[in-house]
Amino acid sequence: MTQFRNEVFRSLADPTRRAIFERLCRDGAQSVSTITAQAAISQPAVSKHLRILKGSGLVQGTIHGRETLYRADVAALAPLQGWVREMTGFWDEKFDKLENLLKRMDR
Amino acid sequence: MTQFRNEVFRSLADPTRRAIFERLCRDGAQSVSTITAQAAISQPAVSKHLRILKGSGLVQGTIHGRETLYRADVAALAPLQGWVREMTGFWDEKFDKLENLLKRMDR
DNA sequence: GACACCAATAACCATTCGGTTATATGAATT
DNA sequence: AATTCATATAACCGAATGGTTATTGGTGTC
Repeated sequence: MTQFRNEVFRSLADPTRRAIFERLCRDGAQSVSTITAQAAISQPAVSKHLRILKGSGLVQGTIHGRETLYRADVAALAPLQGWVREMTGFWDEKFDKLENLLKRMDR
Repeated sequence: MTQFRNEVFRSLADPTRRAIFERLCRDGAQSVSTITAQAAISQPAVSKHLRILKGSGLVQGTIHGRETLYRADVAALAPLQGWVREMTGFWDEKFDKLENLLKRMDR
């Protein structure tokens, strides 16, 4: 699970990849050609990005006849969200410690 | 604000940089040499990473005498968190639509 | 004032990355 | 069966990335 975390971060680092993922989130499943039509890059480039997104679990594709439909899997964002919570958690913890210290100084 | 989003994602894509940020979140402000001591890379490499983290607002440094203390700024994670919420929001929205459709079909 | 220490920058290098074009594979269409 | 369409893969290329060592610029210390 924590192994995927790195893949997720890496996948989302590229704006083009984020744009593809966003679109799949917003508009639901789409074929490669449909995605390519709005991406301003070539079809092979899109396929490459999809492969990477798939590798991190952010996207999954199902074959329908001669076209493949890709859909976003928002559950794959969990490691990222978890990490953010962890980081802010550390911060709150420190804040609590400070508060505690101030209380003790008060007495 | 949405300009920083890309920088934040890019910054956090590198595991070394995430590790540095994590440490600063967990243990509070630290000097460059202290960070370097635990990073398994050279001091200039650490300085480079800190520069990038600073560029995305994730970190800020204050000079104390001859050493510079860097601290994490968890508030800079907001764009990231916001984006995640937006994405999951799209998903919920679709779910609502489906629910709505089912309701209408029910009558 | 000479010297050691801390951090930043410069110059360089190997690897990775994001893109391209060309090609292969397989499913629909005719 | 031949052809066209949809996607994936291969081979390649320039730019960006993450690291290194060497050096510089300040700030304490002796």
